Amino acid sequence: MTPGTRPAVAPDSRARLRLWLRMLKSTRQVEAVLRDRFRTEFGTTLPRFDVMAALARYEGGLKMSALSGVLRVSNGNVTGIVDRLVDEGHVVRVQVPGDRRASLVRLTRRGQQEFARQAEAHARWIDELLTGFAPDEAETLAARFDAVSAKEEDA
Amino acid sequence: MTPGTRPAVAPDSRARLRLWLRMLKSTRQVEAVLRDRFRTEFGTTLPRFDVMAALARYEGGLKMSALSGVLRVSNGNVTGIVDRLVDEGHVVRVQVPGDRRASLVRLTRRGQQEFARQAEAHARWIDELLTGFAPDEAETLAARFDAVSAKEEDA
DNA sequence: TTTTTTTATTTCAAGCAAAAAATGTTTTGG
DNA sequence: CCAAAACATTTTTTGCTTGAAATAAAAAAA
Repeated sequence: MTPGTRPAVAPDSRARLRLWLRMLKSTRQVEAVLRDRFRTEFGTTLPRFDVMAALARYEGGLKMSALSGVLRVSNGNVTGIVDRLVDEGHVVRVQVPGDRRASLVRLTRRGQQEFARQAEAHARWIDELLTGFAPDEAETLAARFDAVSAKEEDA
Repeated sequence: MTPGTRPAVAPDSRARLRLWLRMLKSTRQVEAVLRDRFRTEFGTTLPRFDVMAALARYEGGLKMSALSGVLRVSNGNVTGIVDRLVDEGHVVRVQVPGDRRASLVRLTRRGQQEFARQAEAHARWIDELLTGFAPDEAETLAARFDAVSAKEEDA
């Protein structure tokens, strides 16, 4: 693609590659701490928390396909996670009247209460782990990340 | 924990939480693209690439424990990944002379060549996915992320 | 109505991930 | 020397993840 004397990868790319490696490292570190705390403090996992968070935002419940759409994970993946949440009594599958294929997934009362506790802890943990960023810097940075997200929004 | 009229989570934490959600989203999006391209273009995976990248940096090879230390993944985890790389002929396990427990993992010649191709593509992909960040902005940002990493360095 | 297509979901296979237990091996302290 | 501790690695278990195939029901086309 880039022929001749110029190297295949432009020198500029080094900076972006460095940025990528750092943000990947940071993200993984934070995720590791979260995973550990969710496990020890609540006996749950990040994916289960994510599902409950999505359901908390949609009180009427979500269909499985909508759920995997919101979370941007594969269809078949959500099945297993929801199964476990059902076993735990945090979530129920409700048959959709007119459609025997679909079912709505909804938080139970217990699920709502449990999620509230977890969400509060989660916010505290993030605040602690990202103290390196001042609030206004965090705000600015958050906005800049849309530069990445927007690019792949359609994919 | 925080009683009375004040909310349990300080208002400042909202900015950090927002930042976390954005960077997590961005990171996952980029990872998803990388996963897909590694799969279709090279028939490999991100974890395998990570292992090969680590081995490329240490020409003398790495012991399993050193490898999992560098990559910061669990011990038992690396076993399976290296097994597959061995099957593919990209990596070999060399017995350490004085120690029948340990073995050095090293890239084969084929592994080195294959990694070079993959690394070049990887750098190009990152450069493409992060075009939203100007090179100097990327550099500044990368430095700021040490604020997170440094905090957990010891953990 | 019958066929075809689309939609909703689950199942399956392969692989990644952590934690914990198990298996050897080497080193160390009596 | 021998038991205990430390070390290197693998195995096991549980769960997440994707992509692809399989079911099944609903909607559209013929």
